[in-house]
Amino acid sequence: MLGDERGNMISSNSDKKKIDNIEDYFMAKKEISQAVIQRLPRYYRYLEDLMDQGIERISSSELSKRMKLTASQIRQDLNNFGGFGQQGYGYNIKNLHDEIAKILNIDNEHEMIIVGAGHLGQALANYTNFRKRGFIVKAIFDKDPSIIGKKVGEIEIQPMEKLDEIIKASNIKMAAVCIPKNAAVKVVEQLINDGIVGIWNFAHVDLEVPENIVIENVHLSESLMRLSYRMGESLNAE
Amino acid sequence: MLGDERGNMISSNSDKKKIDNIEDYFMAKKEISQAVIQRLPRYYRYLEDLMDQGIERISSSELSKRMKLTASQIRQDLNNFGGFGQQGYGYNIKNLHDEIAKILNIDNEHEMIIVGAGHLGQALANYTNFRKRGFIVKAIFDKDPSIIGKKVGEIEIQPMEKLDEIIKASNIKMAAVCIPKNAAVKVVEQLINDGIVGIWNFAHVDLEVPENIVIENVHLSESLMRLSYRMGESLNAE
DNA sequence: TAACTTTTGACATATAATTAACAAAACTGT
DNA sequence: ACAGTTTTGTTAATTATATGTCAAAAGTTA
Repeated sequence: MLGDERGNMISSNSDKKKIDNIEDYFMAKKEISQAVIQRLPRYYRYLEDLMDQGIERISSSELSKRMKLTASQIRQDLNNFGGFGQQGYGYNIKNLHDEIAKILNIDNEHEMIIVGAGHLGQALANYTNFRKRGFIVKAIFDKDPSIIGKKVGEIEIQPMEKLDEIIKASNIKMAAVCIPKNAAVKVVEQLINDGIVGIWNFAHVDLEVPENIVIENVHLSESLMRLSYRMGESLNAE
Repeated sequence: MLGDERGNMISSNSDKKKIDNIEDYFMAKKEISQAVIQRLPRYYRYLEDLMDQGIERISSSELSKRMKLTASQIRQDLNNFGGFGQQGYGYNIKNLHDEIAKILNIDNEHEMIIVGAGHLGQALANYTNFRKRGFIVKAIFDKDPSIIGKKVGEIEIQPMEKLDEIIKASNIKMAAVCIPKNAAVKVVEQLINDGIVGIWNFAHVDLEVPENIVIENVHLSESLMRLSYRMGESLNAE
């Protein structure tokens, strides 16, 4: 029968692919394509929704209908990281959810800072969903003296002068950058010197960083232009 | 000699590819790949920067170095839409910039509304860069009575009850949705009924819409998870 | 103006991503 | 326990995307 043992059964049913710890993924050096990484968080979101609905298991084919993907793609994507499913049964949702959390590195907490306490910086600081995923905003910085000391949620806006000190005194590895592009270039250099490894960049610029630094860009105005393009396309297609 | 005539020369030097108006792109039915659409706004941004620097012309090879793409890819991407370059010369930056603006459908103004006046909605309403691209926020809505009537920049927060009325009385075709996912599903239905064609969706849900409706998703928490994934990958790769 | 250089646009090739197919494993119902 | 069903993980085929190549066009220089 199926039950609590499910997780164990899955992890032991495929010797070649057995994964004892997360580092094995990377040891194997099997390059994961950008397209797969792009989809991973979406799987996570769907699995979370399924859990909330109290559903216990799902087949790749059923999931493919909901996500508007092919079942084949789902199976291939997941098999990049291990054999999480079981023939004749499908995937245990809770188990797969937890596995993807490990893969995404969100099975533990991440402290982060926000540089720029404009509207966007404040919006991020207040985003309760992030906390739910384990991302904890430890500090928010701005250069504008008129807002320094004000509170955003539970944290106080700090002057830029305190940036180095606060990062170095902590174990913070992640920073969201919400300042204009010219300022961003210099601040990012500073962040990297202070030990920041991952940068969530909202500035309209492609940052040049060393190889070991990770940048995730959110170019909102580019997103808006894509919407505009598709609207034009759609209107002209009639 | 090169000069003001450049634009004319370019548009007349390739009969087969000559494009008299924007609808020809779509008439031709030549399917543009998602990958190209993804890159288009980035080209636009780089061209804008080049213009600001006072540079007049650029070759695909020089642009490829700056953008970290191959020259071949740039030429192929652009040739989806027309022959904007000239042998031995390259691309005229101002001309190409304007052409891409037409392609992206940002050569004219777009009125838009924002649904949800939380931190994110307000951040978008205050984003001066959008106005620069021709996107004009005409109204912002919220259901919270305590903030209705307050001003965000120059516009007043309206109650949700006014949504239908305001959209229908205008020519607004675009809406940014910045409300929780459950509310979003219903509101989007309403927006579509009111005549909205393009939806910039910030809610953590994949919206089901008719074929002629365009959705551009900005799933911030997915973006953050991708950052987290890559940081884990980077740390484990040493 | 003629020789030489640059650079595009088009096409051909190579690489990557997606989809299809199917044997083997595990489940289900009797 | 057995027959039939489901569904995975894997490999093969297909499709899509990116890169390399080159003739022809236009620029540049002497």
